[in-house]
Amino acid sequence: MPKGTFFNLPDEKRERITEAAIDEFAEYSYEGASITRIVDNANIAKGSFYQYFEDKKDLFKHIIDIIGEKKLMYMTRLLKDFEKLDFFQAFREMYAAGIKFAKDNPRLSKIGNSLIKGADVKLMQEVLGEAIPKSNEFIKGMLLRGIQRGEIAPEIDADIVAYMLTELSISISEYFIKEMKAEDDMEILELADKMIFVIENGIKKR
Amino acid sequence: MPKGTFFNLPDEKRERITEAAIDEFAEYSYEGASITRIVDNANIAKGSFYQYFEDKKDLFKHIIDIIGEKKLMYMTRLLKDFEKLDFFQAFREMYAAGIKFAKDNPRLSKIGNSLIKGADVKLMQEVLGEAIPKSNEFIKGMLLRGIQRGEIAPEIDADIVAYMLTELSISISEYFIKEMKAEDDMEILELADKMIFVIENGIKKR
DNA sequence: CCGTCATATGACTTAATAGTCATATGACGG
DNA sequence: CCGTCATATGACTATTAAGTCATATGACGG
Repeated sequence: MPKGTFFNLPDEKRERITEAAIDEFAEYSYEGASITRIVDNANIAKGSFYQYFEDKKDLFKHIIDIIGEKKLMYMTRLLKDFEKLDFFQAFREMYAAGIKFAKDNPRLSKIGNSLIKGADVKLMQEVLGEAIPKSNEFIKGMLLRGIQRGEIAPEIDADIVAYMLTELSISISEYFIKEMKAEDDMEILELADKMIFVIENGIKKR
Repeated sequence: MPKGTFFNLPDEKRERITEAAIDEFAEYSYEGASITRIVDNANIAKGSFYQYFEDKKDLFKHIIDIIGEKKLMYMTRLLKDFEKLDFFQAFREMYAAGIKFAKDNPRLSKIGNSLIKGADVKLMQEVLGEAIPKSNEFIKGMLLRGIQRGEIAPEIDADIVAYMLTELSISISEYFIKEMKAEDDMEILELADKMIFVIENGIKKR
């Protein structure tokens, strides 16, 4: 967690620092990010940085927290009437929300993805804590509920499929960031639908 | 490409260097890898390294070449009677070969995956060249052939599905490296079959 | 036995990094 | 107007990195 001084800062300055950090981590990932470049771009002194943060990891965790909060905002609306939807509707909504997040926040999305996909498993666990296992469990729960409701073929392996769905949700936002030039939502939602079409046929009960 | 001197080296020394480099890149990825550690572990002088290689990237490309050659060996046997197999058989064989490669060569697999998943797209293109697009085209070709043969539902989007299959093949070898303790082939092939089950239902013609 | 030439060496240079610290500033209460 | 205290600063340290280079070695042909 950042030190108290960081939160005492005038909003403008705090945001300048946050922006510079997001730029840096999005471009260079955690390892490659340079504190010196961040303070230069934020126009603060090196020493000031260490008045606000313990160290590089402290800053990074803070940025990851911001990402988590923002992503949650995209999901909460959806979580309210989650019970009403069948699995495939809910799943489509989840993907759509994830895609919208990636579209609106490409830098944040990039930081998150490169953390998850990165080689440094230790860093990931330290920074994300239980978020990944939890989200996997959540999807698995969705699948099991779908099976109980008779929407999903009971012979699937819920663990494997949950893993596949997580991986594909990451790759879809990556695909978006890499390929799409952010012109319109339509194209990317079509893309998601095409993926979901395959998944749906793959796991639905007949 | 390494300099001539590298290939003039006695086999034992050349292998010592190669091994040290593989260890290093597997543990730290390209960015984090240290030439100093490599030369220390290989027991050669820093200066000698630069008699053999232009620079760090030159070494890395060489290691990637080795990976490519080795992976090709796992695939060639299979490529011979590729025409005889239907799509799902061929696909299963491909996954199985990929898994076997990852099992036999976890360090090489790790290097390859972290390159592909890494943030540095420029590096990837420079080092892998056309390998990724080509492999994507190859899978797409398989899919289109499957459609012509009436094995695969014609309404799928071959581009998207090819992309999904590539992503999943990477995540399966990652899953293997992370989760499995390399005890037996069986478990991981079962895992692959469970994935393929979903994909097969997802895209086969009814 | 000598001279040559490919190879081997590690101290060195340059540049970048994260993090520190003595000092300066400036706002605000008394 | 002064003293205090949180904050601001950038030169500095210490470490590590990639890459260089003058010099040493040693094998081999004449």
